Amino acid sequence: MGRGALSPDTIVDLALGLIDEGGPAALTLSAVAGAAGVAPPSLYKHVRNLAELRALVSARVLTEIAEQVGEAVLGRSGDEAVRALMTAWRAYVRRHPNRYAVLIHAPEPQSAEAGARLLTIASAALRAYGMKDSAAIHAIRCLRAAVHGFAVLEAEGGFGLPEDLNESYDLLIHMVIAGLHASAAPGTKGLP
Amino acid sequence: MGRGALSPDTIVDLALGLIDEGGPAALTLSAVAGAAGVAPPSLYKHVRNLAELRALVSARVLTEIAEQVGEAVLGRSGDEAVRALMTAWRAYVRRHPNRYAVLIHAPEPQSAEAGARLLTIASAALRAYGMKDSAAIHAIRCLRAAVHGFAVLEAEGGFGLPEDLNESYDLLIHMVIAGLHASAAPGTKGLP
DNA sequence: ACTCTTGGCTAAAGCCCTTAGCCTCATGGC
DNA sequence: GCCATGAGGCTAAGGGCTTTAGCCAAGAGT
Repeated sequence: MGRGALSPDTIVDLALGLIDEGGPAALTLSAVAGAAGVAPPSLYKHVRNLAELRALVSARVLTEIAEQVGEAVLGRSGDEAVRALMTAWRAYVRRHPNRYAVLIHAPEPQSAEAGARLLTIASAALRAYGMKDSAAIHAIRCLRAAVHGFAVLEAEGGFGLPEDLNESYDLLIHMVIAGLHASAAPGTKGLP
Repeated sequence: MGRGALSPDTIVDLALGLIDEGGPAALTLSAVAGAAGVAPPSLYKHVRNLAELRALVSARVLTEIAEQVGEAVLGRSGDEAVRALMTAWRAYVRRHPNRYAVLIHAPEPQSAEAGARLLTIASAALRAYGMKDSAAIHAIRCLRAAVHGFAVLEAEGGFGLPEDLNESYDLLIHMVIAGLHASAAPGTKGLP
């Protein structure tokens, strides 16, 4: 890699590669430096420290999720939107299980934008249920909790039994949708 | 601490103390040794290595959760049991937020027993919905995903907005219960 | 052509885990 | 009562990681 070819962005690229094969523990500055063909201290010219690199990686992952989920939800509404959102989210996690384990949830500036974007997407998906303001926020939190919980458990191999996970997730999607209907503003349906 | 006062159990106790104040990153063999008044290598007489200590801690936390959840569910059934289960689970996580972050989900022998116990408890709680075999397993997975997702996000401070978290969790409980009814065997109610 | 910033380097300190090998006490059999 | 034995401590040491300090070269701009 020629001089000056290194940037925070390319460093995050390399970091994601290491995480994909080797899990979260494989993300070390030494390893990233090795992959970049550079001595470890050189990385400090581009990144403050390991914690910041983790935050940057986290932000990148969240951004990718937001992209894919946003694309999936585009043009749908109501139940269909919820299904698309949940399906796309899980699809990302299945494609990159290790990445999901490095996500940091504590509010950091780096990920704020991606988080806000996801919030917007989810809000749009739930609009058809006619919830307003805080009702929508509570509903989005529940949606997020369900998706996140399933994703974490699946990514970390927490489901031991042989039962088909797709069926379980289908059920979860149905449960969420049923729950949204049950708590939606009266007189609204999932598909207006 | 007198000679021979150290055992895997007391080491896990000390480890939990460190985690409670200081987060998951505070769990190091050096720190545990310091808390035990012992040189770090001495710990290896009781514990194979850091990975095993983590597994032991994880098993202990899971066992405590199983105890508290089991106690809460005792004597209830149907919707009430589900509500009690979810409430007790979250209560534990709120009491010890840092502990929840050290949980390992990959199947390890240490935690298998506690996991099986929790599965039994959940199965009993869902019995009133009249699901059998794999239907029950899928339902339990959804319940677990919802609880776990909310717990993780709350413990890690993932919910940024000021809206009341108790309300959100109430909604989640209602959503789960609604979903269980929607997917329950026909002709059954939450409270038989 | 000269300068100055940028981005690399080596050296080194400090923390952590882990292994190896020793020593000391308490216990149990004789 | 005595000694062997093993459990449970210890120090020493190695290797990996992060991070700081300080140096040096390459290249862009004037």
